[in-house]
Amino acid sequence: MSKLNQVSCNNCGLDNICLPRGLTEQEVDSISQIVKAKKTLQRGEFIYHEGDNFRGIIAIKSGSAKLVSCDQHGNEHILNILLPGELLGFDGLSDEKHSSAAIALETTSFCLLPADSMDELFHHIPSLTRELFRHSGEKMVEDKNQLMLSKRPAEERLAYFLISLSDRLKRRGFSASEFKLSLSRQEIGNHLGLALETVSRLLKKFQDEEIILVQNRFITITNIQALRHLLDTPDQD
Amino acid sequence: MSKLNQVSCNNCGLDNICLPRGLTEQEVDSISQIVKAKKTLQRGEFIYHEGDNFRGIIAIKSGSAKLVSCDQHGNEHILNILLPGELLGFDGLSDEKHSSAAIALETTSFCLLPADSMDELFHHIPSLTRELFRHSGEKMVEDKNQLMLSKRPAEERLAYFLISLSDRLKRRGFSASEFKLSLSRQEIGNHLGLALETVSRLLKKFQDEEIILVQNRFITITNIQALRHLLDTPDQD
DNA sequence: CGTATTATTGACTCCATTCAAAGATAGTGG
DNA sequence: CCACTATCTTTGAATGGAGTCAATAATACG
Repeated sequence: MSKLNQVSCNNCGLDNICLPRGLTEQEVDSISQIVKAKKTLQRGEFIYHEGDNFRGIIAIKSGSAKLVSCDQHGNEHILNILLPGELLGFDGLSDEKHSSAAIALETTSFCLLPADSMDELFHHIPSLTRELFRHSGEKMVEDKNQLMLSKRPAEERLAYFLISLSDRLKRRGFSASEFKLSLSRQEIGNHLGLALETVSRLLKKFQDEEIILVQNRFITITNIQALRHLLDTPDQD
Repeated sequence: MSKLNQVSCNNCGLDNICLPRGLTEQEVDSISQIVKAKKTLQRGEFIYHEGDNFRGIIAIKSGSAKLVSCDQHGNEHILNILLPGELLGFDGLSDEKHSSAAIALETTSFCLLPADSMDELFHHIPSLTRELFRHSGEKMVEDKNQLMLSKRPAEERLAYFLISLSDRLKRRGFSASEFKLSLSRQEIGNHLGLALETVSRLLKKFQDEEIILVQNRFITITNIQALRHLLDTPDQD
């Protein structure tokens, strides 16, 4: 292992964002020594494939990725989008095999907390265990929201998608109001369970309502309140 | 703590089904000493409420339960159904608060692995940690399937629902072909994102096609192959 | 036995998909 | 630098699957 590959969770810009939150400096050091150096991939390259052996928990350092899984009909589903500072790989925890693929959406670098060191880490840093469970639980809450969303009309799904991206980017220090989608309309539609035409029409609609500004894949949110309002208006029964 | 409340994971009929899978006898003993006695609830009673403090991981010993969460519009969503031997409570792992409620669907008894003993258990039984992560991962795989399913037509959703129940009941030693739904058409519809009328019509349709037999809430699967076939037929593109 | 809840069934409506065609954008090589 | 192609996006019109509304039927319950 060359020093070039060495990465430290201490001096990483994502400090306090991915794993180390709430751990002592000493504990973060132990993790730093175990976390594998970051790798960089280009758009379309696989972080792991469906069926791959679980190699550990992965943290996105820069770029973004999508989690993709095939159903029994052979259709691909984009389950999730991962942004900088976010963790993935939990889909391999249950049976040591990944049940979905992770694919870079743009030039993307990431770190790895190797699976074979996890048992030992759990032993030495009990609080890390809780921390990982916490992340695991957060993923489940996200899945829960996604699931509830899937029963809602198209407009809300897209609104939620944009707000979610905005919130998560903000948390990582990026602009909450301006960002580039690294997904095509096709991919957004796939993720939200909508036809690509519907995505296109709705983006247009939001723009006409002066909620957002669309320039190709660049989105500017001009009225986040209006966008949020779409999500908490009671249904008329 | 009276002896009446004492429960042992060793002599429990669910042995090797809920937590203990893959642990040594000694380790199971340690868990037995910590797992809190089972409680029994009647239909409609809450195992925990949305927003409750996380008290630990719960195992259903008998009966069944539903996980329910409210969205921002105030609509309830049935996220999941829990059968005997299955674990719940993972939705409280992330921030110590449950993000959904667990409600008994019939007379139901359950055990509790208390949260405050978890850190110590993790320390003493590292393999338990992996075991819990494994369960956690399984829940995520289920959520993933549910999410992919939500993009599929009504017929498939109901077919999957019936097959899932059948498979899970079989795994716990119950009949895979005959069972009683402890859910109303309304609840099934809510869970699957369908109108209750659609559920009713589809159950009728499956019965007309001689795939199942419906007598009120009792279901008999007469042609499980035909049911499974609905899930793995490629879409005609 | 009567009442309340739950389930079935039919008719109509609507949201989102599908089909289709034109327009925009990005990438490539001459 | 521009033409050329492939890919992606927009927009319109028609279709359809599932929802809603409404009325009746069956079941559970006190």
